[in-house]
Amino acid sequence: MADYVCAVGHKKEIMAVHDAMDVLNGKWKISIISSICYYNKRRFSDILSDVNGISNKMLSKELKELEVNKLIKRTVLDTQPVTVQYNLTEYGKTLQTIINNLADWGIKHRQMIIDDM
Amino acid sequence: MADYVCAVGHKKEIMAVHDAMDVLNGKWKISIISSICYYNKRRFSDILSDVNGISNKMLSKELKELEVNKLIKRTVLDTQPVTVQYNLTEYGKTLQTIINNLADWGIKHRQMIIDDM
DNA sequence: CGGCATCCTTCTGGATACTG
DNA sequence: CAGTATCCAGAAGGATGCCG
Repeated sequence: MADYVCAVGHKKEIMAVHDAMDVLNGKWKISIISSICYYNKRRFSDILSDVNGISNKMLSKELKELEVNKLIKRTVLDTQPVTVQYNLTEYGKTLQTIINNLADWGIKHRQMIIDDM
Repeated sequence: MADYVCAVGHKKEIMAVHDAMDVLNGKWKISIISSICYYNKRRFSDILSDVNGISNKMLSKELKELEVNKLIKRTVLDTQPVTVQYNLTEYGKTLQTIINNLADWGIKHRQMIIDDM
C-alpha cells in the first residue's frame, strides 16, 4: 500500500474491521456460520452437534441475530415433527473466503500450540 | 482450547474456526491487531485513538492477551516519559490476510446497511 | 424437533481515580 | 505516557424444564 495512505491514516479500515466484527460478535457466531457454510444446508440439531459446547439457548439466540442481519435464511419444513433448515443467503456467502481463511489459520494455530508443548 | 478429535464431516474445519476465534475473541482484539498491522509499529496511545470507543483498561488487557498468544511484541523505549511500541510478530503477520478480508467485507457491509435505509 | 422461559452465576467492560 | 486499581451495572451464557 502506498505511503501517502499511511499519512492519511487507516481509521477507515480499522472501523471497517470493527463493523465486520459487530455482526460476527459473540462466542459462537463464526462457528455457526461455518457449520452452515460447509454443509450448505443445516438443521438446528445438526448445528448443535457441529458446534462443540454450544447450548440450545445460545444457538437459538445467535441464529436469530444472524437472520436479522440477513446472513442466513430460516426455512420451516412441513414434516412431523417440524424440522427447520438454515442456509446462507447470497450475502452470507460473501463471508466464505473469511471462513476458509479462519479455518486454515486455526489449523496452523493448533499445530503451533502442539509443537510448542 | 479443547482437545477434541474428529474424523467425519467438516467438524475439523468448524473446530479450527472456533480455535481461531478463541485467540481473537473479545470486543476489540481484531481492531487492535488491525491498527498495529496497518501502521506496522504503534504506541499505546495511538491504538487508543485508532480504535474508536475502547478504554485504556480494555486496551491494556487485550494487548496483554495478544502478547501472551505471541501475536504481538511489546517494546519499551527508553524515552522520557516512557513510550511503548507494539508490533506484530512474524506469527501475528500471518493474520494479515484475514484482517484485510475483514476490512473489505466490513466496508461492503457498511455500504449495504446504508443502501438498505 | 426446535425452540422459549426462567433462574442464577460469571464475565465484560465503562467510569473514575491514581502511579511511576 | 502507559498503564493499574477499584467499583459496579449490565450482558453473556449455562442448567433445567416446558411446550407445540
